[in-house]
Amino acid sequence: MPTNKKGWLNELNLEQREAVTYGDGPLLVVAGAGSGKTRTLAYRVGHLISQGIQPQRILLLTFTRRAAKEMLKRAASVVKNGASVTNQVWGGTFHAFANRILRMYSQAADLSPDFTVIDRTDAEDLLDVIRNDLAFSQKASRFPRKSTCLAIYSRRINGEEELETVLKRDYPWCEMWIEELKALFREYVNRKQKQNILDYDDLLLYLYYLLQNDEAAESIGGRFDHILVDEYQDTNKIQAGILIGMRRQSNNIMVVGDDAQSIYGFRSATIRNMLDFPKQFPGTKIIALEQNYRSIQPILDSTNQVIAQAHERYSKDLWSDRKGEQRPVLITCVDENHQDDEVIRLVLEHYEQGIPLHKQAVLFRAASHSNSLELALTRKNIPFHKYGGLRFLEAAHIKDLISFLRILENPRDEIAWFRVLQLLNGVGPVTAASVFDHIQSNRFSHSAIESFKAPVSAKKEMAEFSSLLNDLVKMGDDNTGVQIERIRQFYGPILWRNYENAEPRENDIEYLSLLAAGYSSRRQFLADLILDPPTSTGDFAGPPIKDEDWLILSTIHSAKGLEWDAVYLIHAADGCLPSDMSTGSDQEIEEELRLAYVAMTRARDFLYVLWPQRYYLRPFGLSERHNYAQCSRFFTDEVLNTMDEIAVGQIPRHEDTLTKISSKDDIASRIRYMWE
DNA sequence: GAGCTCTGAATTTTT
DNA sequence: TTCAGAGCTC
Repeated sequence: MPTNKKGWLNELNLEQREAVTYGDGPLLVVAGAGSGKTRTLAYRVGHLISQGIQPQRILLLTFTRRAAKEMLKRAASVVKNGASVTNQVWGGTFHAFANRILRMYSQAADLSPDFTVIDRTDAEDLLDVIRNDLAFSQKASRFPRKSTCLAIYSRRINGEEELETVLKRDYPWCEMWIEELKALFREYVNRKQKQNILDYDDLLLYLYYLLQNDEAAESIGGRFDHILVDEYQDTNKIQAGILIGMRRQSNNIMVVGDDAQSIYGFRSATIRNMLDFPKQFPGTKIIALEQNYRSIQPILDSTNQVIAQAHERYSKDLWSDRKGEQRPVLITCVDENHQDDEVIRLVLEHYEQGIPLHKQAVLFRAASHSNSLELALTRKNIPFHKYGGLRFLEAAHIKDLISFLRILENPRDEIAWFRVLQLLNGVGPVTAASVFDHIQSNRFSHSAIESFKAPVSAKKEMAEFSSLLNDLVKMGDDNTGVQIERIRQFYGPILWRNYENAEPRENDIEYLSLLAAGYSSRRQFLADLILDPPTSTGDFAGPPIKDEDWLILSTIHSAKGLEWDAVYLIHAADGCLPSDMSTGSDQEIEEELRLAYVAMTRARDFLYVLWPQRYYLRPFGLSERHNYAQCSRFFTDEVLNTMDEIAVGQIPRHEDTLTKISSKDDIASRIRYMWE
């Protein structure tokens, strides 16, 4: 739809308009929370297109695919022919972009175009196998766990640092293992290459190295007249290197970020990228967006006080002309049950006042922090979607099913073969290994499985498996949905015999097959599943969703870039926020502070911060121990001066922290609470 | 060699 | 309460 250009430019303030209409050359936009960053990026895309730039020559890199979609949708509203044009823009995450380019340039990148991408758990399992092969796990003193190994490896790659440096600073207790780790990583790289698989880091790394080649850099970078990058504060060094590689001939690049919202340090993200940007791209124009359009001023008064505690800081305080009376509220609860009840009470109260559930969100530091609230919501029949935490993909049955597809896609994928083979009755690690050897010596032909001489106990299911593979190979690689149906026939009984709670798992697989039906290529389906997995538990709740309104529960990390009318930050207690796991260094604590800041700045009109004084500890069984918590250290007197404070439930006498109280005491007080 | 059972350990954030 | 690994039995 042709839109009046003047009309939409008038929606922008001076700085936003300057950024949107800026001409050629590098541009750094420092955009505070809620300062209209999405709108600015979206309209810049629209502006470029209306200036005659071809949409397929624009690259928009975002943090999630959801964000890219949202921006392109908004861009569509201001260009002629709308979505049909903006759909041609290259949009997505760095990883998804790398995946696409690497398949196009696979020869130059020294890859086979049918490579498969593995997720974190697969990468960990592969490391674990190698660790055992190299006999590191049997050494006298304990070798780092597989997840630690992967984290070290990943840091070394993404931070572009020497292994020695990484170990010394972040993993001093692993320093003694440096030689073993080197050998482990060497072999890890070896096996990945042999098996034609890439992990998340490889996607970036291969693209980075590909871009070191002048010809490739020219060809890839030459595809784009303009590159735009969102959330630049959460990119790491290798990602910055990729951008530099792509901008050799042209320096048309715009990055947008906010150093106060950098929360991905654990993934080697560094705000240095923002600070160094003008050096890396000489002639950079810097524009700051400081007017907040999201929150009412009383909320900003609080959040400004929170972020004022940061030692390293570059942007200024935010201001808003959205008036409003209600100050943020700090609610001290006796325990988690009170916290749940209070959240539910407030949510319903606001709902009655006209704020639908999906415009309200409960935020927390760790996915498990909402467990008890989820139970309470379910009891009260309040629908919700949860974002973040345990991924769909990591569930055992989903991995099983995907492994079948992976074998078809890439028969060199040893992890997938092992996983599938060991599902068969009578097949364990040893038989699985000899099957794989057999396949390998038959040039990875799927049909070779027929000629494998299986032990008697495994014969029956091996034969069935062989005919399954036969059928699947015949189907070709389009119609993934049909393939999954065929796999289900085979896998169904296995699912019921291997897992206790088969029914919900079957629903998940149903959902997976529904997802697959939307794809014409298996390769694309697999790649998307790994690079942009379903994020919300509500997405796969089995039968089609009946409720059209639901409450949002989300980890703070997954809430990035979003906003709601009412926000409830729960478990704002020391130990949860900041998390006990990340109070080791000042930098870590500072990142936790920014997390609190990100959470609070999601709120438009109402902000509640809740924390329970008492935690029940249930490490196992029904032990009734509990201990006392302190309110999060980030809520200093200066912050509290900008908030209202209330208490819920009966506040117990102030006793020593970490007191253990006998169960008798506890039951008595719980019974009393029933009447409050 | 497969597969069951028992024991012990563990609970951050994500492409 | 769930999950992974060690050890034991068939």
